[in-house]
Amino acid sequence: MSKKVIPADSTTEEKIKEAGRKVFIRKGYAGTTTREIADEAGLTHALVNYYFRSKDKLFDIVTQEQVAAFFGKIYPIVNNEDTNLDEKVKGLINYYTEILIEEPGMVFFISSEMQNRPERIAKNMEDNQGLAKAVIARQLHEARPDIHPMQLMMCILGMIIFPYISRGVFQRSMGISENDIIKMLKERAEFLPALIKAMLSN
Amino acid sequence: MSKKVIPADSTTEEKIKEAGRKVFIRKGYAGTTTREIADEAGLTHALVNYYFRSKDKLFDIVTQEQVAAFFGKIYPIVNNEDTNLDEKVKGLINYYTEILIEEPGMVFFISSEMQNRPERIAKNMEDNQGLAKAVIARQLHEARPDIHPMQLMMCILGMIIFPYISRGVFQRSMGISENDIIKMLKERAEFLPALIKAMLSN
DNA sequence: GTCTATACAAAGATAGAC
DNA sequence: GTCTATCTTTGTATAGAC
Repeated sequence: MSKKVIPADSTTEEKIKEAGRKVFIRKGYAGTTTREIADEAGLTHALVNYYFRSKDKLFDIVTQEQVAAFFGKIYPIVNNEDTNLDEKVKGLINYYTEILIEEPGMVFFISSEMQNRPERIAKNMEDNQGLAKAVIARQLHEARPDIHPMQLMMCILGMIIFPYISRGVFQRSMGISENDIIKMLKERAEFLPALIKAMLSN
Repeated sequence: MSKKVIPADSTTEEKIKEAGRKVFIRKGYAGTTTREIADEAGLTHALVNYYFRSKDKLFDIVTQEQVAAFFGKIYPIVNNEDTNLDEKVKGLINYYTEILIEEPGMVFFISSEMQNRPERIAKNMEDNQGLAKAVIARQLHEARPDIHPMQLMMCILGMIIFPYISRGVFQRSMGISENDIIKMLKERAEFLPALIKAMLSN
């Protein structure tokens, strides 16, 4: 997942969407003005409304695309019949470690969306068969029949994703640099599988 | 931590702050207008600025209070010399289970603040001796000397807090009711200590 | 000090010219 | 499809009554 660059020959609509993504990630919804988005794209602010109806709609689309990118690749992982639980956990960890270090702004969109419009994420999941009926759910049930598989999923995802939500706090309260916290997050990907395995062993 | 009710004889300033808290929780920062806050409080919108200088400042104060409430009670838990690790984990779980079920809107403020202004939360922690030097950090190090205590804290907090960030998604994707998800969250408080213990046992 | 009425500027949205 | 002018909403500031 590489950072998007706006091609010089892209359409106006694409320019605006990319400019919107940039500025929204940098300044958040409230801190962004449509005029600034237009400036970033080299156009007048009226065009933001012309193409996207409203600032809100544009934000919606940007968010929706971030969500789709965030979840898109996990379905093949959790639904793979040929991998065992440990391999799936490693797959999830590696994927999220990579994408969330490369696109730190993304986790903000995801956690906001999970709380503001959970139905949209739930729908995205259902369209991809979801987690409840995924192969990983069956494997989790086999490992720990005493605990609901979705409870275990919350544990696993919490351990993987929460550090990216709280990384700023930990970085500052430990008094370390941006690079050091990234190093910790990468180290984390190494030992997490073993910790999760220990947790799941009955 | 019971829901605040605005007493009829409270001051104008308190009325505005409570109205602001209500509307901000319901509609978020961008979705809230100062005029609506004033309506909710039964006053004219100019008073929001008179008492709080700006919408931003009011939001700041509301958020800061939510953060203080969220973290305030954990310091005595994690710094208690007389409890062992397992008891501390149970203390954290019980506290967060209680407060986050009773005030579901709080987790939104916390996760936003962790990402938007992590330095404020870090400062709040430092003022209370923080996590890195807390008794719990020492005990985590004794349990798993091979892994940085803060890494383990991220695991524990992730398992406890992440479900409240993602509850809406899980509720919908499992097709269950509000009450059912709350039941799951309460059940969770029962078995989490054992799972965490298993994870920490070397 | 508290509050009302009002003014003003910034920003989202829209109509109409080109 | 693009841009300018304009309208409306909303955050902010202030003058003046009490």
